[in-house]
This record gives sequence, C-alpha cells and structure tokens, in this order.
Amino acid sequence: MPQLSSGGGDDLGANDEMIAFKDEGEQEEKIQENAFTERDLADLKSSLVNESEGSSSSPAAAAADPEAIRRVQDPQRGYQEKLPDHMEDGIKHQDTGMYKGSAYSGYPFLMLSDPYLPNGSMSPLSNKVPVVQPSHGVHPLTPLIPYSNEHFSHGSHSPHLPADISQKQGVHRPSQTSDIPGFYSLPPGGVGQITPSMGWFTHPLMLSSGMHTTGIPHPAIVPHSGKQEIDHYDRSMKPQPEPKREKEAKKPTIKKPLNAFMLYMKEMRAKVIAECTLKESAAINQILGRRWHALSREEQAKYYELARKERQLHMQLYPGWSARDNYGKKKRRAREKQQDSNSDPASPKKCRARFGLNQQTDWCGPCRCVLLRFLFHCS
DNA sequence: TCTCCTTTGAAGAGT
DNA sequence: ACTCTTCAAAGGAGA
Repeated sequence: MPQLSSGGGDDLGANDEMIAFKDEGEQEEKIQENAFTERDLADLKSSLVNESEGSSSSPAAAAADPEAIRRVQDPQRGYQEKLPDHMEDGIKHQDTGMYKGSAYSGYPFLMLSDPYLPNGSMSPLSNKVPVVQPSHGVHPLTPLIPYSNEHFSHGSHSPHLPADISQKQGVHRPSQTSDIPGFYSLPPGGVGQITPSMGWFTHPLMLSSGMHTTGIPHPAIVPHSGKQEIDHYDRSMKPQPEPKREKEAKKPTIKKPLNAFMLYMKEMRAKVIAECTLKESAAINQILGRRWHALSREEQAKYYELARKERQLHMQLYPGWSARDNYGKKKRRAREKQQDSNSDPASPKKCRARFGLNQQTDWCGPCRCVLLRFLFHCS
C-alpha cells in the first residue's frame, strides 16, 4: 500500500509503483533522473510561481499524442503490448512542464470547485470556467483548504467547527486538525475571492446535497442521485417538493478520497482532451495511464503526497467512514429500485397483477396506475 | 436511464 | 499473507 511519509521523497508509497515502472523501462527512468538537472529544478521552482507556463503545450507533445491515440484506438496494438512506450518522451517532458506549472497551482481549482459534486468537477485546464484563481505564492497544498474549518468560521466558535460534528455524530474527533499542516489555511482574503455567484453558503440545497453536516461543502459528500438533483435545481431554482420516501432514499453518500492517479487524471484530462480531440473517457484514461507511468518519481510523488493529504483529511472529517460503506452500491441501488417497485401499490407491476394484464400490455404506466388506483380505490 | 468501458490506487473481503 | 473485488473520475456508446 503506497504510503507517503510527509517528510520525503524516497520513502514514498510510490515505491511499489516505481518498481513496476522500473520493470517496464528502467533505463528510461535512469535517463529521466539524470535529466532532472539543477536547471530543471530551477524551472520547477519558477514555474510553481508562474502558473501560466503550465497551460502552454509543446509541439512535441502535440506530435506525440496522435501516436498515443492510434495505439489506443487500434485494438491490435493495445496497451497490454507494453511497448517501449517511454518513447513518449515528448509527452513526458511536456507533462513534466505542465506539472511544473500546474500540478499544484491548478489543484485548488479542483478542490474549491467541489470536484466530488457531480457538477463541481473541473480541472484547471478544463473548459469549465474556474471560479477561484489560485493566488501565486500560495502553498501548493492550499487546494485542500475546503477541508479546513478555519475558512468557514470567523472566530473561535462556529456552527461549522468540527467539535460540532463530534457532538452530532457522537464520535471523538482529534482536536481540530492539529496535525493538518499550516498550509491548509487560506491566505487572508482567500475566501474573499469567492464570488457570491458561487452560492457556496447560500444555496438552499447545499446542506442537503454537497454539504458535510458541519456545513462544509465537502467534495466527498454527494446526494444519492446527485447529478440529476443538482441539474434540476440549477435549471429551475425552485426545489420541487419531494416525496418523503424519496428524500429518505437520497441520503448523501460520502465518497472515497481520490487516489494519486485519480488526482492526476482529474488535472490532466482536459489537457489530453484538448490535445487529442478525444472525448471517450476510456481512451483518454488509457493515455493518462501511460503518461502516469512515464512520469518521473518526483512528479508522481507530488500526487501521492496530495492523495495522502486527502486521505488524512477525509479520515478527520469522517472518522467513522469506511470504504465499505459504499461497497455494493450499484447492486444495492438496483435492489432498492426493485423493492420500490414492489412496495409501490401503484407500480405497473402491481397493477398488471391486480388487473390481470400481461407483460406485453403497455398501457399500464405508473401514471395510469395512479389513475386506476383512484378509480378503483386500490390501496 | 442505466451500465459498460478504461486507467491506477486504496481498502475491504475472502481464502 | 496473499489474492480478489469494489469504488473513486470521466463522458461517450450502446442496451
């Protein structure tokens, strides 16, 4: 299990990862490491400040990507071929450049835009307009600020403090984020960049859809059928009264924290889409998978570290949560659906049975069933 | 409308 | 301890 120590680069969880990577192209990796000269380091430092660098794409990468697309699209040359793929150096270096520029600086977009929410996901490079710009010189890990309660309170007491969670959930919580590094804090005025149009705190549905019980819009909380719910609300801005049963069924789901690769994908997807003019996620993910392997140790380490922080914060916010909570969700949902239709006295199935209709009879839709229930005083 | 595809990594379940 | 399974994201495609 890849685990990063907060201290360092070599003991990171990427080790396992890198072993596999070495197997595939040890020589290439050595070349990479040698190539990571002091000049690169300087570039890295400067580019962390200059985010605009990250969005530039090199012609080399543009030239390299069509090959990747061909491989992805050509079933005869699938990924399993384990080609000497590190020939994608063009891509790799291009990527490297991008990480230098945007891996961290862009990440705040992910988090501040509430990526776990169905409509909130956006990468710094996506065509969706980012709402909050990362400020230069901010620590790379400021992206995780939404987890920090400081940003949602002005003063020592707040309804959003974690102590509140503990009270509500009856779970002991470590005294507030004491082990969360200081860089989780927003710079003064950081929140001020959030425009009212974001509706972070005023949206009437926030508490029921993407909000942690603290009121923190935590990305990991989504409504059961979050997408439709949010879409619907955005369009109409008038919440439709939901049946009680439906409301109960839509208890928010706490999602898994994203792992390193997921974070990487989230950031790079838009770029790959732009470069490859691909939209199919399966193909894009294949490309991203190869690029992930082509990343240098240092570059991957950034994402392992971010993922580790994510897990840490997730654990602090949801002490009792387990990945098991979301296990079998698909099957369970299907089962619930089935139960719903069984328990609904006006379901087509029930009505067919009640009125002796066969399966082919199409007229017995739910609406007509309600009508029938009314007409025939069905219970 | 729902599920599949496709990737990697984390974590739970099962052996 | 080890292997297997599920779920995180994404969005097009097909049932």
